[in-house]
Parts: sequence; C-alpha cells; structure tokens
Amino acid sequence: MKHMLSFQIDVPEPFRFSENLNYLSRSPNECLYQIRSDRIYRALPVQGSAVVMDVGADADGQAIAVRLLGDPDSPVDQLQLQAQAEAYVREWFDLDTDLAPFYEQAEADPLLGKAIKAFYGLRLIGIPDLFEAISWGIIGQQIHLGYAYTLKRRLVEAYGHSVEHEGNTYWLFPKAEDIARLEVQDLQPLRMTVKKCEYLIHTARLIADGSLTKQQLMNAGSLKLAEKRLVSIRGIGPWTAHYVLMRCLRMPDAFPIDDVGLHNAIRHLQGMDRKPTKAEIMELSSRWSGWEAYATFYLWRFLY
DNA sequence: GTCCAGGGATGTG
DNA sequence: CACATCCATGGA
Repeated sequence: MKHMLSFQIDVPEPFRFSENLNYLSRSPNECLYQIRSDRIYRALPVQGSAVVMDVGADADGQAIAVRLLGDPDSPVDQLQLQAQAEAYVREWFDLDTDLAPFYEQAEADPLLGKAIKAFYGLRLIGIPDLFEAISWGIIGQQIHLGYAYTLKRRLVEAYGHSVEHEGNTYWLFPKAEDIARLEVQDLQPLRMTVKKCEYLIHTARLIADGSLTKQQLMNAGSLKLAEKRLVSIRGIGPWTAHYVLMRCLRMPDAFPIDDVGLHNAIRHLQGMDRKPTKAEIMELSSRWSGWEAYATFYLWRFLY
C-alpha cells in the first residue's frame, strides 16, 4: 500500500462543489482529468515529476477534500507536497476571489440574475499553466468544442507526459520546451491547420526561452497592456488574448466579446432570432463592469 | 460536392 | 483606430 496524503481546504461562500463538477463533466473527451464517483482525478506536476491527485466534496459539503495518491518518483517533502497541491486547487477553483460583489451586481441584471440562480456556487475554473491556456485558446479557435477536445487529446498523447496509478493513465499537458523543439511537420499528423501548428510552436518557443511569462502578463500594469502583449504574438488575436487573461491570469474584467458561445447564450436567453450585435452586447455588458470574465463564464454554462 | 462557420492576418482608409 | 477581405479546414 502506497502512502496517501489527504487534507481539506475550506471554501468561501458562494461555493458549491457539484456546480463545479458539472462544469468539469461537460466534455466526455477531456483528457487532462477524469471524473469517477463525483471525484476529479488528475496528475499534478511536482518538481519535474508528477503525482495523482483527486478532489471531491467532504462529507458535509463545507470543504474540498483532496487526496494525493501514490508517491512522486523523487522524494518530496510531504508538507511541501501538500502546500503545492493546495495552491494548485485554490488556483484551479479560484478559491481566493471574493464572489460576493459579483453576486450582488448580478442580482440587478436580468441575464446574470438567471445565471447565478441556475449555477449558484460555480467558480471560474482556471487553466493555471500559461502554455496550456494559450494552446487551448489557439486550438479552440474557429472550430467546434468537440473537435477541439479531440485535437487537444492528440497533442497531449503525442507530446505530454503521463503517470500510471492503479491501472489508470493520467496525462499532463506537454511542456512548452517539448513543443518548442518541434517543426510544423511533426504536428501535422494531429490534423489541425498548418497555421495552428505554427502558432503553437512559436508560442512554445517564446515561453521556453523566457520571453513570455505569466509574471510578465501579471505585471503588465493593466488588462489593456497585457492584452497588447498577447496580441503582438502571431496566432493570438483579441479573442484568444482575453480568453487567456480570463482563464489563466484570472483578470476579472477580461472579456472575450467576440465569443460565439457568448453570443449564442445571449440570443437564447433574450429569445432573439438572430445573434446580438456588438453594440447590443456592449450595452448589456455595461452592467457587468469589472466582472466580465465571471459573467461570460456563467453565461457559457447555459449552452451545455 | 457546396456552402458556411469562427477566429486571425493582412491591408486599406 | 475601424473596417473589409482572405485564409484553411471541418461539418452539415
């Protein structure tokens, strides 16, 4: 029997584990975590190695219960390991954001009012790794979500690392360094467009050589400046930039206004027979000021 | 086979 | 900065 470490994380209101689990369950083709019996299993990178972690609700639903299964290949201090896992989960589930102001603001808005009732306790699930977040943005451009998951799976299974535990395989997203070494023809078997292959490799090289970092974006000084830095990179337009700032940098006012899913959600909720115009979206979203990222994330939930 | 989709790039004003 | 046009490929 391998050593197992478990601990709990207190959660701030509003939080409901089941809502977040629902979100994470939306794609059967997801390859970076698995859901079994209301627990989420995934590999967690630790110091050049990886452990398998699972996350669930504790018995009375007042906390998140985390378990680390098996041991990393290299000896790691247990307390340090727990700290890393806790930090990861806090970031993943956005536990350090006080959502009360968002909920207060949402009450007064017809669209968001419905959203916070329907998805009470949902957190903006993050993509902490910058390379993964940008890659997911690039992969997801211009294609249906289902196909995007297929492409991601091919990329992960071709170039990611995996850990085995009790007969299951857990994959980690490829490191930028691993993609930086590739040429376009290496990625072509995955069947994404040549452009996307170029974009992924180029971004991987920027991250691998240190000229693009999360810290740099965090310190950019404003959403606008961070967006400008990202958009200066080939393959990253306004939609991808805001998507990354929302899911990875967690900027609350990041707003992928061109997102077709957002448009469809608005059309659906407003009972419109056409997509809203940009002017209509800007009018609606003026009431979400400062919380555009959460507003978008909640409205997306109406689509699945 | 035809057409559209949903983003980014590029070029023009 | 806004706007138009082209792109490449999957899906209906």
